This record gives sequence, C-alpha cells and structure tokens, in this order.
Amino acid sequence: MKILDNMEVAKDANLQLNYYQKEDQVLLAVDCIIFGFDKKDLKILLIKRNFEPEKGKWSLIGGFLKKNENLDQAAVRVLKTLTGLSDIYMEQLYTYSKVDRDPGQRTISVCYYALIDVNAHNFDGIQIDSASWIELKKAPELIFDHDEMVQKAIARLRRKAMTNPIGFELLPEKFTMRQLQNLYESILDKKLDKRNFINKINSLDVLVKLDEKDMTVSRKGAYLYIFDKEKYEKKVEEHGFNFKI
Amino acid sequence: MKILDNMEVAKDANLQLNYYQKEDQVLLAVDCIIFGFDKKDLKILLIKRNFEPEKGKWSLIGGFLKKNENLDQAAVRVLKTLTGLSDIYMEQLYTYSKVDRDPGQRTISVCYYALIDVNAHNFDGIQIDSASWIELKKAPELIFDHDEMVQKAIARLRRKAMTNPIGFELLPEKFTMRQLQNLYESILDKKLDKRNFINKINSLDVLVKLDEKDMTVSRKGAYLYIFDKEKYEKKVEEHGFNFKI
DNA sequence: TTTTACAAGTGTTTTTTAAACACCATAAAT
DNA sequence: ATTTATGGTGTTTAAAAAACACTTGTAAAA
Repeated sequence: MKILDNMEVAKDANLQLNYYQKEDQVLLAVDCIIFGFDKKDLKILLIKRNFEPEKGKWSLIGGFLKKNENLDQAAVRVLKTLTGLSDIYMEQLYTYSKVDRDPGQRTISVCYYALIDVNAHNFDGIQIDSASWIELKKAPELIFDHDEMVQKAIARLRRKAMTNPIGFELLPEKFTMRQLQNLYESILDKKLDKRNFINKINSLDVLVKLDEKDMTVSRKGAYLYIFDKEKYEKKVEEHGFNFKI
Repeated sequence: MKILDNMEVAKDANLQLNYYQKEDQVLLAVDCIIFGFDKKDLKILLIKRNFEPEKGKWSLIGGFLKKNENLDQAAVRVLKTLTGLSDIYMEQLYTYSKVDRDPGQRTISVCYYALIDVNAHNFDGIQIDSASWIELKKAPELIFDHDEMVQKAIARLRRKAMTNPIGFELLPEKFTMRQLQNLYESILDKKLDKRNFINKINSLDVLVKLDEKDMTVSRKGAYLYIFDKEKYEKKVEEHGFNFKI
C-alpha cells in the first residue's frame, strides 16, 4: 500500500515496519441482504433488533470482520450463523462508509447479497428467532443505511440475473417454466409475455425438460425443468456463450 | 450494526456503548486506478515505489481512510494529492481483503477508479515524480493484488461505458467522432465499423456538432462535437432514456 | 358422464435493432 | 494537376425482440 502523506517517512525503509501505525484503524462490518423467492414473491430475510440503539427496528443481518479471515469468509460465516446454511450464492456488493452511519462507533460496512431457495431448506438452524422473510415490496424501513443497501442489491440482482444464470439459485432444483417466469417478473418488477419468455429460455438451451410434472399447480400439471450447469459452463468455455434474458 | 456472536451481550443495553470494543479493527486503504485516454491509447497512471517493501516495483496510487472522512472523500483526496486535480469522475469498484495481501500489515483495500482527460490538464501538480502514464496493454506487473484490481476496473469500465455516458470523461470537451470511436475501440479492445458507430451515436441524439473543425488531424479537418449533458439528463428524466452503445 | 374451470402449452407475424458493406470530398503538399 | 491522407456519408440484409390467441389436459363439480 502506498501512503502519499508519508512519502518522506516511507523513504526510510527502517521505518517500514511501523509506519502503518500512524494511520487510523476502523471497525469493518459485513452486512448481508438475503434474497429468497417464495412462490410468486421476492423476499428478504430481516431481523428485528432486540437491543439498543434502534431496538425494535428492522435491520439486515451482519457481523464484524475478524483478523484471520477475508471478507468473503466473514460473509459466509455471518450467513451460516443466522441460517445454518452453507454453499449459498453470495457476492460482494458495495462498501458503505458515511462517517456517522452507525451512531455506536465509526464503522465501515462491506455489503454482500445472498440468493437462497426459501423452500428447499428448513430453517431450524436459525439462531435469531426474530428473523423473518418479508416481501420486498412490503419491507419496513430499516436502520442506518440499510435501505440504501437493499436498493443497490435489487439493482445488482436485476442486472446480474439478466446476464448470468443466477436466478436458479433462488429456485428449487426442479422448477416449472411458470415458476421461472414468475421469478424473473418479480426481479424485474414487470410482466413478461409467456410465449416470448419460453422461446427465449429454450433458445439458450441450458435447461433439461423432465418427464415429471408438478401437479400441485394446476389440473393439467406443469412440466419440471432443471438447469444443466455443466452444459452451461461448457458452452461458456467452448463457445464464449453469453447467458442473456 | 448487528453482532451475531454477541446476541446475549447485546440484550443488555448497558453494555451497548463498549460492545464494539471486542471486535478487531483494521487499516482501511483506498487504492485508485486512474484511466486516461491519449490519442489512441487507454492508459493508467502508475507509480514506481521508492520505498520498501517492493521498492522499485510498480503500483497503483493509494492512501488510508481517515477517521473524519468517508471513502469517496478519501479517494478524492488521494487523487488530488497525486495529480492536483479535482472534479474527476470516480467510482467505487470493489473491496479487497485477502489476509496476507499486504505483507506490511493486515490491510483491507477499497478500490476506486477514475477517468481523466490526460491532455486537458497539465500535471505540474503531480507530487510524485515517479508517476507515469502507461499504456494499458504494456503495463508492467504490479505489486500485491493490484493487477487483479486493474482487471476488474477494465471490466467495469467496459460495461459502464456501454451503458452510461462516462466515456466523455476521458475526452476533451470538444472531440471528433473519430476520437470518440478510437476511445470505444480502446475500451472494448476491438475495431468498430465507422458508419455503424456514427449512426449509433447520432441516434442517441446527445451530441452537438459544432461549426468548428480540428485541423490537426487531417488535411480535410474533422468536425468537433460536444456532449450535451443537460439534454442527456433531460432525456433520462423525462423519457427514461437509456444511453446504450 | 358430461360439463366446467383452470392453468399449461404452443408458432407466426411484425417491428426494431444490429451488421455488413464502398465510394466520394477536401485540402495540403508536391 | 496529381498525389495523399483522412473525413464523411446511406442502404441493404440479417438477427433479435415484441406483439399476438387459441387449443390441451386434468380434476372437480354438476
């Protein structure tokens, strides 16, 4: 790391070992937006704070970075602590640093978002009883700058889902075309044409249609599909394929 | 901020004021990729370290976050210290946190990138004499994880320039169509068709063609254009216009 | 058993956007 | 007057996106 203010100090290599010590240290938090998709609705997992300040208000889950881990690891740890889940899609979003964003102490927060199939997991492992899945559109006001974080996460999810096959992370392994379309309609917050959607998905040629139907959804039943990840990755590697909806 | 590991502690509001103190603090660096465009080449501003460790090696510019500023302000300060320039387009890119990324001390780096019109400014203000503009394609190996940062910045610039009018930040106020095309060819690293490019740009309808020519570039001279920022913003606001090349 | 209700499934046409493509204009230098 | 170097300009074709409506299968109700 280069320290402009300390150029003259830096020139003396003897001072190298302790020349970082003049600099301010800060607390580094990791906050996490957890997206879930339940039937027709995009939801986020929120907790109601049971401690001051802002006790009783809704917030994202979070934790602090520890000395012996990197941020990705911290985000995974935070998520596991809350939900008991591992192997979840997570991605770093943005770092928030307003001086007074946390009234408790100067804290910088690195924000992550995660995509979870709500129904595939039982959440017995949830260690915070005040955690709830809340419809994105009905979400309450959140503490600090967490609303801003959620807005950015939605924008990122929207862009990313259009150009990468991350939507499947929110669905069960087997899903119907209608579920997939509902998911995209929720993410994009607009209606899509059924036939155009199916044509588009089929043209991507990365789903496998099963001989199995989901009979819970209609009298006729709807065919189930799975995302063929290996086929997708092979297409990307061999032909520079671009997933684009 | 919510501290999962400390839920039981947190329930006691009396401990609130010092309950952050159990957490590790870290140094937060700000590193900056400065893009410039010079005639036909995309360049980045690099410095040769004149102090240990990694003395003599090339690196991005950077500094440390101070207690009384947020990250955007720190990035602006770092840039101004190096170049003397203000009012520069800057955007946060990503936060790097590998445990051993800086051998000096555990340091997390929040990375920014900046877009500068190389020729519009004289760099007398440069306070580091070892700073140089280096062609992106000829850039040397950089210290720590700086190469990774540059790669991510290029990817971001590529995406962003295709969907937002940020390219103009790299050009003089008045520019020729060919300059604009050269810029996009540099950013995308591929040749574009001259006529298709002009048709596309004109269809966006956000440039103003001046009655003035740049005579330095050819016998015939090339018309100069300016980006009409107000028109652009009005179109975005009133018609949900999307800049897209 | 027939009817009804409900969501699933399925192709074609039209419109828009992207891509391919080649020649003339200008002015300075010789 | 000729050469030279770069600027400037439209049309045609191909591909992608958007608009659009009816039939099918099944279970429950009549």
